[in-house]
Amino acid sequence: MLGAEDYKKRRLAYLIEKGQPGEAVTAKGWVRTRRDSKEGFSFIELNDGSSMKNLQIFVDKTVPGYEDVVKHLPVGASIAAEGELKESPGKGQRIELVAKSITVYGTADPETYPLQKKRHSFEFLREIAHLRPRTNTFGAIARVRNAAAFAIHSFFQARGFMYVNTPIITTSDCEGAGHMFQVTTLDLAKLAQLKNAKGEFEVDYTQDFFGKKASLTVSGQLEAEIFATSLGDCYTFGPTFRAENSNTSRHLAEFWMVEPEMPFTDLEGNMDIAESFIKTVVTEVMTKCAEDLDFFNQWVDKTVIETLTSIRENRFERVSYTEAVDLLTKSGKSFEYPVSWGIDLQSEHERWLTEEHFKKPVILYNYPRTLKPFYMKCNDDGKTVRAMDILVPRIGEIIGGSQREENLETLKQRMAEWNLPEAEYWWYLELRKYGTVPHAGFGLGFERLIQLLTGMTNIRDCIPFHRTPKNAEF
RNA sequence: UCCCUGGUAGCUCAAUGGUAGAGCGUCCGACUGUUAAUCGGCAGGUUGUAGGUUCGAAUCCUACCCGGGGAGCCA
Repeated sequence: MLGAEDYKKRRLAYLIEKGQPGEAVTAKGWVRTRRDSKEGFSFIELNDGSSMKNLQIFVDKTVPGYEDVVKHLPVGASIAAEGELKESPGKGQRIELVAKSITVYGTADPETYPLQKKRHSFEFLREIAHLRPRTNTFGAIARVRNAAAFAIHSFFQARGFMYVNTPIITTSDCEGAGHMFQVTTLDLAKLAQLKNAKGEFEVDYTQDFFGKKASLTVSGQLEAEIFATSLGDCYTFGPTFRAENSNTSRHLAEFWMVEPEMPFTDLEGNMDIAESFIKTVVTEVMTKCAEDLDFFNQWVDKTVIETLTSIRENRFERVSYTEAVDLLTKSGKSFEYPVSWGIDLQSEHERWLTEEHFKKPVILYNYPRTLKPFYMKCNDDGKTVRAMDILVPRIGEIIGGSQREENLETLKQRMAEWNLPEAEYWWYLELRKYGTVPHAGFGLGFERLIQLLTGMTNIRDCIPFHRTPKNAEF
């Protein structure tokens, strides 16, 4: 049985960082490139995804199969190289593996293998999402995504938050966050026929799997509130589904969302934890994925590291919606959509605030109540709710949250304003009826965080397999 | 969903109504303790799909499909 360290030692990252000259090792991975010498030796760059760096394998003609196999190893072939680590006489790497034998697991026909040892466009790679993790960029994105996910759990676990799994399938019809994907076992072809035959047709959901209309969740918040008001600080981290026909570089139909929910916490406390949350995750990823970030900074976005450093080190600007409207109207800037109190801020307004005016993340709070969902706590002014959005340069809204309305009567009143049926939310209302407490929480779009961390401009490249309108390949 | 823009060789792109080209990659050869190596050569295309206009269409028109940028919706 292998111990934890033994597993790490099998990876090329370990050999490249910690391998010592003289060690006998076997390296396994995929060929990134091969360079031959007429003198009778070849260099193979081997990568197994554990690191940005490749391990250089030195193979000379005495290795069995050199002429027939090694000299024809194509990009993408999977091999094991057994031999001894030596200090590298060449530039660019500390050590290399001098091979005694090469085992080929699988070759990759260069006539048809789509990956070449040159840069490909992200759009092209998106069409071969089953192979793109083998590239530098997508390997790095995967490592950053992994490190960020781990950092998120660490952040909350270190603070005593409980990880809660909220349901993926929900029957509360109107969570208020956009169109939902319907889940059904009813035979749609039959339903369509019935409708044709009778003209008018109403679906009888009592015949459906759950006995009522069901959908994929658009948010775990309402359920997270149940746990927050019984077990204390908690968070969800799971998939979320929105059936909006959004075709942008910032939207996915299936994405991952982090939603902490905290009892005995007000809007201030919510902003405090959200800010330290982002800073901690950014710091953690900068530490653990330094090499990957250097790569992004060089090839993807020359300002990524600067941006992340600035996020880590500066206090987020906290501005009320009213103040923001004031700043925008006094900016002298002519916006396509004019600004006035009560309007929803447009992308151009958000960008002006984060990219031009403050040049750092901005927390906007106390929005007009007409703009925000029913569950957000009303301020005493009667006009605003205790909402807060965190906007970051380039991406826009990365976090949306609020203090929740804990007063039963006010909440009912708000639901009436939105024409929401109380019966559908009976359990949500009972949280206010029995032992209600002030509480707050927020939602973070995980892929938008990955965009921020990597500098990747399209969110479709920040999730292994993207689901967007007209696309559910792989 | 709306606006703009694009779809030509394996990849990235040229060719604005008149014989479809280049670079990179592949393959072959030369050269080198090499570094996305370098140099030479060969091969490689029913121009997204379906119609239309024209003597002639990659090029103009229509519809559709798909990509990119922006907007809305939001995370």
